[in-house]
Amino acid sequence: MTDEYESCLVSRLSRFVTLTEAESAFVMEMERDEHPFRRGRIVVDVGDLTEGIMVLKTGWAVVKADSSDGRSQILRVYLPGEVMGIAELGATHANHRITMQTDGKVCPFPRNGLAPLYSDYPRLGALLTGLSSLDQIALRHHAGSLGAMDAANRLKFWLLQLRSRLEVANVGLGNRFRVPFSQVEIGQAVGLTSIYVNKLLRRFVEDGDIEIERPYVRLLKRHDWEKDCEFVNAYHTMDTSWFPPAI
Amino acid sequence: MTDEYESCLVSRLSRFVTLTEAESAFVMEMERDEHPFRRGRIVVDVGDLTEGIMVLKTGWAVVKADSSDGRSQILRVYLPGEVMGIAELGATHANHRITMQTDGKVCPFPRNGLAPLYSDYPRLGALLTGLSSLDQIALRHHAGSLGAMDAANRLKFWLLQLRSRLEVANVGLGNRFRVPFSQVEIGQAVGLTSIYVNKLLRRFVEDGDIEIERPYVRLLKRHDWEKDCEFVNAYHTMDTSWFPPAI
DNA sequence: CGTTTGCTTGAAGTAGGTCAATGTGAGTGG
DNA sequence: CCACTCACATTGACCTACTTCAAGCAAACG
Repeated sequence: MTDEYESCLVSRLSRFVTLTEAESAFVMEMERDEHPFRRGRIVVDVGDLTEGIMVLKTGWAVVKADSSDGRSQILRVYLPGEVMGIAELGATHANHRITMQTDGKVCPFPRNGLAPLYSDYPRLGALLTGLSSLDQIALRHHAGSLGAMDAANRLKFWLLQLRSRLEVANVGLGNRFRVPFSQVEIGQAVGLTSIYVNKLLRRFVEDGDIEIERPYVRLLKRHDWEKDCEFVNAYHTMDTSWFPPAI
Repeated sequence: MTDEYESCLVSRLSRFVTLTEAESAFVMEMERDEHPFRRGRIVVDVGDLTEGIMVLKTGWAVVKADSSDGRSQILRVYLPGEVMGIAELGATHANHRITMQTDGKVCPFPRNGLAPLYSDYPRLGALLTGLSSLDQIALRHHAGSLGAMDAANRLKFWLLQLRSRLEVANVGLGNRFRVPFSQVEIGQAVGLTSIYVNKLLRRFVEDGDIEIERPYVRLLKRHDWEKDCEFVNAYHTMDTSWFPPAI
């Protein structure tokens, strides 16, 4: 993560387009100070009114759905640098809960900044739609893995996709990365019991597919895995050719 | 569907905000003629360059993912009146395939209309982001059902959610509606084999939960079902309070 | 140092898949 | 009009991938 920008959102958006002076200035002016959150803290709760979007400056967060029988599920993982809360914009109140998975810092871009953003900086508006669209594609892949793969491939796919997304922020990331999730939580993300997650992980280790030094994982047979689950890396680029010109 | 608008997209967007003269005129000018498609026709293929967004004027369409072993999966169902192709905007080429599930008509809003849309009619841009955000919420619910429910509830949930979404377009829709899918296809949507889908459906019929007169289904115990799968209707409203003013 | 939280492992049960066969209505060509 | 096909629904017998239950351990944490 470069430090040349003061603003998290500017930094995030600059991955996709080169912001103009005016655009940067606007975003920086609207964006509020970063705000530290502890592991486990609820960032957006079910029923909350959406307060705008947020950039996760550091740390990891997750979107959870909890059902009345106490089970909870992880629907989405946010990595450092990603924009949270876009999915919540359209809903009158949040359907899901966003929780910090690790300690981290969040930079809010308030709700009342959105109107001028669309009005005065149309390209930024298009960028938000683009981000939402990428989110959607990722979610489709996730749903696809849940619906069509067996347990082993689901787990492989989930790890591969985490790695790929981490690589976007962290260019040159190898095959070793941090997975700050317990086996219970991994199970909640891939739709398995923690017990079976454990058995699969141990099998992967035995087969020499991965190495585990908690909380780090190294994928030793990444390319085999990518074939196993027909993994396509859909997380690195955005088509910006339909954007309006910058202001 | 009212016929007071000539434009599909105007009609769709008017569900959420009252368009101004200028907005309507712009959309109507950009939108190309409706285009008939036969059942089974591919509307967007994997690898296609996104050509803009489309309104499904009549008929049903689906988003499919097919894996190399010949299996295919249904990730999303588009109902008459819905906007297709928003998820594809951010990708440089389509990851999934959009196919007509029935005969129908599609109104394309070309790619080159998007830039002026964002530049000159910022509220419409926000509306697109809003639509994308609603799509995302629906998809999260779907992924949630795949990851956390057993087969019976997954099937129930899928039917409930179809009904709710049909009701948005078709106010006052009762508990009986058309489901233009074979049991194989239902299986592809809910992540089950057609055989098990059949067994579940027959059991539902036996238990007096539903009536089937192909291709129509009537939900006789809708409210029980909604409790069973903690169904929340997240498909009817959009929060538009963060939108910029209209032009 | 006791308690909690998470990992590990085994044994037993079951939801849902696979395989296989039969039935049925809607075309379609003669 | 019948015969043939084809796509789809139905049903049963069997199988297995995953869950549930249960118990023991290790590390972190007050």
